[in-house]
Amino acid sequence: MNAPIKTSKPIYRQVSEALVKVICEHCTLGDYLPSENTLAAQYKVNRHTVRRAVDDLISAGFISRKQGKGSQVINNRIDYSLEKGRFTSTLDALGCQSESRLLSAQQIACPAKIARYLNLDDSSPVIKLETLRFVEGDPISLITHFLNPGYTPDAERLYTGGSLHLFIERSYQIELIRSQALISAEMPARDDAALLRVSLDSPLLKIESFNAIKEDLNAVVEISISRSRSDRFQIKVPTPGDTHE
Amino acid sequence: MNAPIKTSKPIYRQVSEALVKVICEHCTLGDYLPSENTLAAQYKVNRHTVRRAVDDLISAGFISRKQGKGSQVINNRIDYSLEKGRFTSTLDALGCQSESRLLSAQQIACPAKIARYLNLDDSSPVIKLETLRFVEGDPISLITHFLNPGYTPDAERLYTGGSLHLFIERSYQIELIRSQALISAEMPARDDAALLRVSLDSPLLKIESFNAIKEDLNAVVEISISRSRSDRFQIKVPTPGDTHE
DNA sequence: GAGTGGTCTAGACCACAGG
DNA sequence: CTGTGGTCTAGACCACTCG
Repeated sequence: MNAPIKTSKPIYRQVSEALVKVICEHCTLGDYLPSENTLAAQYKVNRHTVRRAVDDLISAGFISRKQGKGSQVINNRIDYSLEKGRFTSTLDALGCQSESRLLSAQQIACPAKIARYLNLDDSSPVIKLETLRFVEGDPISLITHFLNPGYTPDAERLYTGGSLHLFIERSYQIELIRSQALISAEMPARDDAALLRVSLDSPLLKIESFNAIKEDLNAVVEISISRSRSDRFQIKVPTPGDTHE
Repeated sequence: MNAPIKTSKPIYRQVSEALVKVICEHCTLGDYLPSENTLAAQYKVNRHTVRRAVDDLISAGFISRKQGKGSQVINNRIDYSLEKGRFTSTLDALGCQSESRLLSAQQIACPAKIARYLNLDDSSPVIKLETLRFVEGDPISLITHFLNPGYTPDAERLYTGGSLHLFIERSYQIELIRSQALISAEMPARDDAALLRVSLDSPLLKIESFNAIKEDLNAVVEISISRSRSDRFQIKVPTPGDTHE
């Protein structure tokens, strides 16, 4: 059960892929697509199917659709837009140089909540890694990683420390990007408090990151759940348009 | 058989809002929604209209939908998204209205920490506003705003509620953009806990936003310090390229 | 098998942009 | 006005999950 399964693609997907090709090769920014009726006739499908395809292009950031006007190409460079979303580890993004210690690595039955996002069945095996990150000798973040073993078999044995995403890239030729992150706050569990050397009264910042294959954002390979000391750690959100390259 | 609606909102929106209400009030994580056919019958709309509503809940992160199983509630918190320099609520995206109540408005001597960022002298006058934001009738965020009176004279008298940034834009012809935000976690003060109706053991998510003139990011006009209930509020960092309008 | 979501078609009408 | 996208309905069939 480790190979991604493919049946025949839905029509709307074939249409959206055809449109991407057209956009990349024949469109410049600001061009309008043919109307939905035209496209429907052209591809010999229903207008709703065309709309469904364009929906995807919109959520991918290629197209802007305006009632009464048309659908406009606002981005025609796939590689560029995907590269912008390339994965940067949370702490790296925060500019922390940190040391990381592997606490545990095992294969367990997948918790239901995780299974949903990794597209696994409840209780099917999943790889769970626990790492602790230090900054200047102090424990700052406790991170639980869940890996889909279909993509990263044996990772619980092969990974020994260092950048997990670098390890995945090198060992499995999978390039990950963050598809989404959620930030919240919660109180520490007793064990976590001990590891992070904080009191039970001190809240933690929690970041859940969903990391997917660059080429297919729906293929979530890894989920990381980090809990970080709020007394030593905060998240900085730069001005939009800031570049860190 | 069709009853064309003159209502301002599309039906699928009305349905999605109804569902949000149900989810927030009656669902715990992992619950399943009624089937699409059931919902269609219940709301007396077509199944496709229900699907369109659920599509929105999925893209807002509330729901996970699985073929053959059903639609499961995976999040019953309100996500705030870091997009385009603003914090946008998932509920805004769904068209739900959130209400904001002005608690106090006064001019005070500027605290040193604030003065630095607003380019003011210590103890020179600064406008301080306290607002409480409600979603679905529940208090979610408590926000303290500090305004540089050089840019927004008399704001403590003129502002009476609603969107502060809209007020500033209209009254002073100043368009604000977030130049930076810092996210952390902390325990509530006693008064804040009471206003937010949470216990003293429940951590808050704190966001400090520095809002500057669009054309001159060094001209910080407003600093807002929000404390939000972590049981109902989380921050969503979207995939680069996501657009939800 | 029954029930769920996933896709596709067909046709209708509404709301908006622009000549 | 025409043409565009936006919404809604109706019915069909497929693919998946579970008992």
